[in-house]
Amino acid sequence: MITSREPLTDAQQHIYSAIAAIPPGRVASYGAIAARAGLPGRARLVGRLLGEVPDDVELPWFRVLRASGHIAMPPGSRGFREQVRRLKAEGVEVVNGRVPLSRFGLDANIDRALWGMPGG
DNA sequence: TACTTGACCGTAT
DNA sequence: CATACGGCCAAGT
Repeated sequence: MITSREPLTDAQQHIYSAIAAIPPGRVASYGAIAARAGLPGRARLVGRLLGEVPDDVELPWFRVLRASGHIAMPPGSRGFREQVRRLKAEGVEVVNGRVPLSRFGLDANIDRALWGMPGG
């Protein structure tokens, strides 16, 4: 369990803020988070940082997925199961470790998800 | 210093 | 759907 903390760089603080800003019931990709943090093209930095977030730091890390909608961690791993559990807990649909970004992505139209309208 | 890794991404085939 | 490729770059060897 990670408990130690190093001073956060500006980039890290921006990334944390971008992740914290994802509304419950929504998800965002690593790339999208990087862009929103003012670091376009640096998705890997987001992933690397999330892998080092201390367990005692409150952050909706589970709302961050790959651009494909897939959960980034190895299927079946502890983190994977935890992520699925938390996402479902707030109403996000997860099928085979994947979330339909067309309905739950930051820019998705929630009404379509609630009403199940065709075209999505 | 040089090389490898990795919770990634977009495009091409 | 899968594989390949170049881009990204902080950390670890």
